[in-house]
Amino acid sequence: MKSVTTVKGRPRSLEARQAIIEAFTELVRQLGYSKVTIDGVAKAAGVGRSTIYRWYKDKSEIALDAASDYSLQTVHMPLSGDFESDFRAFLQNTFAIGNELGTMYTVLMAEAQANTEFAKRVWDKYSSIRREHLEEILKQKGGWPASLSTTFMLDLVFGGIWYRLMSGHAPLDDTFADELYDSVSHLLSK
Amino acid sequence: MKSVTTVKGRPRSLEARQAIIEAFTELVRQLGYSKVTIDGVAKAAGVGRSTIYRWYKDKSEIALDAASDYSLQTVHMPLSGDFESDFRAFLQNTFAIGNELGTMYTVLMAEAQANTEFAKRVWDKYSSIRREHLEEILKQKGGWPASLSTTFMLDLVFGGIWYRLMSGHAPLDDTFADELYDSVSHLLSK
DNA sequence: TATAAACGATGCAATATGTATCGTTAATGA
DNA sequence: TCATTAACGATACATATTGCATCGTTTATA
Repeated sequence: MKSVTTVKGRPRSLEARQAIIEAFTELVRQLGYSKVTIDGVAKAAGVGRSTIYRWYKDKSEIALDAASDYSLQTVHMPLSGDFESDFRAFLQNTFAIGNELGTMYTVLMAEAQANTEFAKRVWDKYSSIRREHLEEILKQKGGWPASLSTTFMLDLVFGGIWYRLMSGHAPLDDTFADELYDSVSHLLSK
Repeated sequence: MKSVTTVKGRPRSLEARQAIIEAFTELVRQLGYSKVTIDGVAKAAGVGRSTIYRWYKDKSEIALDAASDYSLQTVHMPLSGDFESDFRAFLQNTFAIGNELGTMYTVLMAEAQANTEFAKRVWDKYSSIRREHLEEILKQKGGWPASLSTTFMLDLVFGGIWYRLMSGHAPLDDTFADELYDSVSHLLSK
């Protein structure tokens, strides 16, 4: 049962929240995460610095909030039921977000390394959601070999994407999507 | 021809460099990268803060220096010539380093995201060296399908390892090594 | 023994963080 | 309608960190 507790006092400004998230992602894109300051975000978003501190403990919290917002877009796409087209659509969408906002996601991982509590929140609010979505897609292809664990399979796909995103030595492009599709198909029909 | 230019003046203290690298990695392990300060490293290493600034532009430079130092250990292991044993030895060694110093490597990736010049140095001094080593091992297994690019194959293996390292949702253990070995073998004999 | 550069230390301006406080604004509810 | 409550933008402040400059000292080479 969801309790809709009405609270007294001025409600949180959703416009301000949105402005913060958008200004933040834009600054990260332009300057890189380490050069983004809270004050810079406040000025760019046109809000008070205190408003940011009221809702976010620090920069990484903004990144997490922004990341989960953006990533939910993909997850809400309906599935066709066909393994190949759904998998390819997933890759295309993931590549698009990654190419645009890769820095932000990498930072979540880096921050999570040192902070167990934060790592759990990243997992719950971001990683696990995307994994469940991909799992649903992969399961549409029947004939999984018993020896192949779902966890491992997901790690391989997300890992490959992440690695390219982070290292930047090769692009997230159509060729890579083809290679992923071929390999996954081959492994799933061992 | 390598010119051994002898320089006047007091030579760099290799003891200080080693102390800095060791203090840095220890602090990263304890506090996480974002909470490590130059002053903290200097105090822990027992050197002057100016000595650190003399050799390193900022924290990420220390991380890169430390990472390439540690990673070279693996690469210097001689190969037996047998694909399976060499691949498994590579995994075991990589897992050991990753489990101990994962945070530091993740930070290199995060930092490289925003800085193209730094990204290139990370690639040259660290990533490419490890990739060449794994490539040599994988090539020992004959019968590569023509459709399978070396780049992609390396991305899949390193990606899987990185992803587990960063997300921390599953360990770098013997089971994972078995899964990687089985999958790689299967893909390489398509 | 003169020269040169690294060493540890210390000082300093500039910048960022995180907290506190202020008057103002926008909601609820009696 | 009007008291209550909490978010809002702003501003001030103590604290911490950075990166640079300077100092006398130490350890090399020529």
